[in-house]
Amino acid sequence: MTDPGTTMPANRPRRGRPPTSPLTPALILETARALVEREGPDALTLRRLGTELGSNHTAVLRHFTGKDEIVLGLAEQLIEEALAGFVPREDWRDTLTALARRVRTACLAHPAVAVLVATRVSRRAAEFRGADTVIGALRQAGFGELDAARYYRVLADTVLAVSSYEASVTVLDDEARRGDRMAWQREYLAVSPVRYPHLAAVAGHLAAIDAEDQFETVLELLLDAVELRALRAARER
Amino acid sequence: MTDPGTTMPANRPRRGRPPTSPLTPALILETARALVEREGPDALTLRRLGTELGSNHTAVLRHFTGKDEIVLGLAEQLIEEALAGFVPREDWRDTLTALARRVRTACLAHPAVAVLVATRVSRRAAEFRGADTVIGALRQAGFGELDAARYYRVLADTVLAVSSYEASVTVLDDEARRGDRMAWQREYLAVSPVRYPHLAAVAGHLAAIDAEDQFETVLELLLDAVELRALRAARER
DNA sequence: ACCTGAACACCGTTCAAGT
DNA sequence: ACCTGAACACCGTTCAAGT
Repeated sequence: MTDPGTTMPANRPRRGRPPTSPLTPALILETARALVEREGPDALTLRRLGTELGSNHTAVLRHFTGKDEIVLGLAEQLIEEALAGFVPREDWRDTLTALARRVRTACLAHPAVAVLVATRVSRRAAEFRGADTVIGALRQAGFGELDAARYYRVLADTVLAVSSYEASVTVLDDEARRGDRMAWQREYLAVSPVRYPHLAAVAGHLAAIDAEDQFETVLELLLDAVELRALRAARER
Repeated sequence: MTDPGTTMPANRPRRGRPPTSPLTPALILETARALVEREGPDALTLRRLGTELGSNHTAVLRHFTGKDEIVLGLAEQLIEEALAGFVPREDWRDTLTALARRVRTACLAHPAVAVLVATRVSRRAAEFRGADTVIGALRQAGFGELDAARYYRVLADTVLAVSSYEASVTVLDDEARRGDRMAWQREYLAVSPVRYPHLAAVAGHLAAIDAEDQFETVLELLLDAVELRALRAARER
């Protein structure tokens, strides 16, 4: 991408320019994200990041206390993108479905970032706005405070876990594409029908399963069951 | 710890003994697992492993092609432990519940191993026997081949994802216990009631949620919905 | 056959020195 | 105030040399 050329002619972050290096947290995060997306999670290195920014590899430590904080910044960026401009639907179930799809979409749009961040995210990055929306939807469904809290954590954790799990599989397929994925498909197809009769019987279907379909199924199962409990909870009051 | 001094005086793997170093894949894996459990995922280093085994840090490369293969070995060890001695129950739902609990228990018994392995696991480590059991249970429930394959992948992936997610939180809490977890609990309690009314209303309940309870809820929700579909599928045939 | 030791090309972080 | 450059204590992997 070329420099868009803003009205002020100064402030161009060309490679290897010490004179006026702008080096802001936002620029660092953006560069880090681009690097990770281009070359995978392992490419995020203070030294690589330094050359990418055209500065000394220790310069970023003036804006972040360490590499960990950069990863945390990427996590917030990801959640931010997932929630940007979201407005709750009328129906509570539509709200939860749309929100879950947004989380998955963001994770799959930047799978390497998602993998990097998955183990580091802790819940604070899940952001108050998302939590408030989910809990609001659950109370709208008819749950009391305690149940709303419980099912919020169940749904949020499961959607985050499943999304980053899927992202990690995507990254694996990308970087070690010597066929880890193809390997298990072939192995499953060649499985012994006498030792594993059930597996052998359905092996042909296994490879054909669509990832998006699978996510939708998880979501439907969870929300079907939650809806059932909501109706029961409403009836009991 | 001092040497216990077994009955057979030979064959004692004391620290730093080159003479007769047994150095088998099994010993390497066992040492690696102990190291990771003792000092966390980042402690698994060929050099650390070498000193732990009392040998040169490149010696293990005679038994594993690289560090990656060691991690894969740990993954298989973990799944192996989860499935060891398992026999299906009479009721298909009991079978699936017991199996899911075993996976979670194994992940929480060795959370650092689970984290290390989570992103590397690919599906081949999920083992044929576990797959066969799950698919068998689903067919017993009344599903056809295609649905049994679908729900197997949905359930297996979700349980694995949620279990390793929980393990990663455990490890985070352990190693960065400067209070990442406590931090978000305090932040949630201090949240603005006008901007996030729903969140503020239930914040008190959030911290009290039990992790085991949460896993059980995920499992119940999924299996409730699956059971419903099984009944529907059986009726249509 | 298996292991060692040196070497190579990397890491994150600290810190005195520059401007 | 912000950045540089050297230094420190680490990495995984390769490869000739030993036994």
